[in-house]
Amino acid sequence: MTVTLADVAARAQVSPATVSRVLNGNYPVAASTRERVLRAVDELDYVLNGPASSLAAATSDLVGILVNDIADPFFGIMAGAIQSEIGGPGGRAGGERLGVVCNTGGSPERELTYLTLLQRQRAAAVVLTGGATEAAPHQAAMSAKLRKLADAGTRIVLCGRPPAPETGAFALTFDNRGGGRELTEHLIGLGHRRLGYIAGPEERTTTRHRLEGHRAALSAHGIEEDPRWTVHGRYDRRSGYEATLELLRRDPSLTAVVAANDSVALGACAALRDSGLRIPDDVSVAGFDDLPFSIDAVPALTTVRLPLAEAGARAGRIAMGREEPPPGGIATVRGELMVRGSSGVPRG
Amino acid sequence: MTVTLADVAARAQVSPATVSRVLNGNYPVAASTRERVLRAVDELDYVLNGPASSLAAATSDLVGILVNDIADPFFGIMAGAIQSEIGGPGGRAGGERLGVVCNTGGSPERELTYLTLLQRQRAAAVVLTGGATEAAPHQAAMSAKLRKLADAGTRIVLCGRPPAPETGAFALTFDNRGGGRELTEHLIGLGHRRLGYIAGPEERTTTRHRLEGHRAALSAHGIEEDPRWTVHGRYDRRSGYEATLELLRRDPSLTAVVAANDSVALGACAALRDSGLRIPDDVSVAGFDDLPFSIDAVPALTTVRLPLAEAGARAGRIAMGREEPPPGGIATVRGELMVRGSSGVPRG
DNA sequence: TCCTAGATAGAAAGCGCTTGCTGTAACGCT
DNA sequence: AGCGTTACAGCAAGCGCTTTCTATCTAGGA
Repeated sequence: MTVTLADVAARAQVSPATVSRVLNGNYPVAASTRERVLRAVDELDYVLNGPASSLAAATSDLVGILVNDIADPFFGIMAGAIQSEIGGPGGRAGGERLGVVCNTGGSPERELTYLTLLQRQRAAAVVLTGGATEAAPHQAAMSAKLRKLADAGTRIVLCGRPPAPETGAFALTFDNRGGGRELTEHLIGLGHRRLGYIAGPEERTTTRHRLEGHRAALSAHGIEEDPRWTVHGRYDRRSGYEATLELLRRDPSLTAVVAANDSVALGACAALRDSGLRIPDDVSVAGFDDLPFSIDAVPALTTVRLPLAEAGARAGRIAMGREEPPPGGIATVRGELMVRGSSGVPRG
Repeated sequence: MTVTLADVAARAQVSPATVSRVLNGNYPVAASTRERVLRAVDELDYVLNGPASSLAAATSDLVGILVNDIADPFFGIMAGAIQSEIGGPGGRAGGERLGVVCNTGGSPERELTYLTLLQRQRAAAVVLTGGATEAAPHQAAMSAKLRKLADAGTRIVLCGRPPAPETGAFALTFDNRGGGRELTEHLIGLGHRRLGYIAGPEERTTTRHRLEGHRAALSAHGIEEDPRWTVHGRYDRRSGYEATLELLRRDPSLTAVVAANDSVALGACAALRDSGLRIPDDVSVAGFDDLPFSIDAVPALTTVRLPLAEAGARAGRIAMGREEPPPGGIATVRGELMVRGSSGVPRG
């Protein structure tokens, strides 16, 4: 039924070994023979059996990309950039690799399970994007799993995620702390003294780092933070909306709201508007990431731009071994403060 | 070095066959034996060799999801919904399948290459999302490829894409034409008579169908379309911005701009604002898809809501054989007109 | 002209798993 | 007590490819 290597060999009047060598191009084959084989491949419409090939060669051409939320452009942009470097179809890369993105939905268990599945497939490389979960048991499990993958020859790259010591993983880490600090300092510089903060889910590195940056800025300027000023939520618009209403309820005198990311900031803007407050006249708003839609908010969002595409591309290249890993295996990627219309001097 | 089935068998004092059966759970194994095997698996930290398993069983647990642009939430939302039904980790599904999304970037060649790669891997199913390219050669190539995949036992589902006759593919098609028509009729009903249209890339089914719906509405109301009123572009914000400026240049008397999708509409809004025009007082704007950010535009975007998540979930279930395919293999998914602030009665 | 090295091609041994078929023991029935 | 079942477990034959080792042939070199 299905065409096999042997069929091609028969048709080309050569041995299966020769066909394999032509297809893999890692062994000298006479030009005339090669051509004959290629013609047979074409005529029979032969498609290599991936599993058989992977089994025999003990390697596969699968590269996994793990993301927390595929519906979020934050991850979509990174994943797209990574995948384009993985090569896959049309990529710049040589070997045709299958770059596949796996959606963990932010669940630690799914993250682990996907890793196992990729381990099963003997993936050539794995890129993990975005923040990690900080719960100790999960971190330990992840470390063990990553180490095992690395031992099996899978190259591991972390993109926008803190380093995982002793796992053999390369890391391109976003400077979330620095970005958060810069953002809040900008607001403080404008004169704000009462700033609400809508954080992401707890136990996430991204959440913690951005919040730490925010607090560092506050304390550096002698502003004592009121515990009521921080609310945790998910990384989505809805959460931003609700959290903002909560902040307003807790302390109506806030003059600025800093959001965990741009989607949350959008929700915050909506909540403020629905509460009859003007942006930035009554309350300034700031986001994080600078996703494409952020500039279309009205007023445009003040935020921290993260070079998602660049970082993703670099991570992809490192995963493919086409770029030197950073010295020490770790590199920090900085964000850039984008001051736009949503932040202004506080009223009064 | 690596642990194999045989190692587990030895440790559990059973034959490899038994271990395999315990792991696959498709053959009676005594409870005590099963437990012993499972313990051995655990102690040795055994991970199944995917390729070997796929080769022997002549099937794999890979399910491919093809998207045109992974950075676009339109696809991200569908992909996420599909993947969650594919099961994979944490999904409701039983068998652990690896749902992987492949980013074609809208390139026909990449689409084909990904399909070949998935064919190589003997994918269990493939879901293709979003509009298709209409160039005849490519369509023929796609048909042939899909048919071949289907023949090899891969289940094919099209989600948000027109049916592919005689390929054995199931289709969940979006009623882009109907949605486009309804949207434009809404604007006409408000009194608009001069409507600009920003279409997507040419040779795309989605582009053509939405545009046809728009034109059907116009002619149904006796409005003769001026060729200057249509501009083609990409499905992104930037394109919407530029196209809007172009439309304004061609005919400043337009009172409404209909965009190919919400991102384009956002760009259109920005262009209008930058041109000193108010929305909807001077010009009404309408989008398509109703992505999450659309409600946050100011004013909120009038658009056609497509049930992306629902359609994706259903496509995923069909791909997994957990839901009956629609009768005739084809189902049409309708959109819902969402009237919001960006559309109003024309000035004067 | 004979010998050796270089260049290709083939034979065959797996890679690690699945599964049809073959035992074998325990069970229920008459 | 004897026999047909039923319930498990094992054997062994591949699945389709890669790769090491060996064989063959041709081109130089002495």
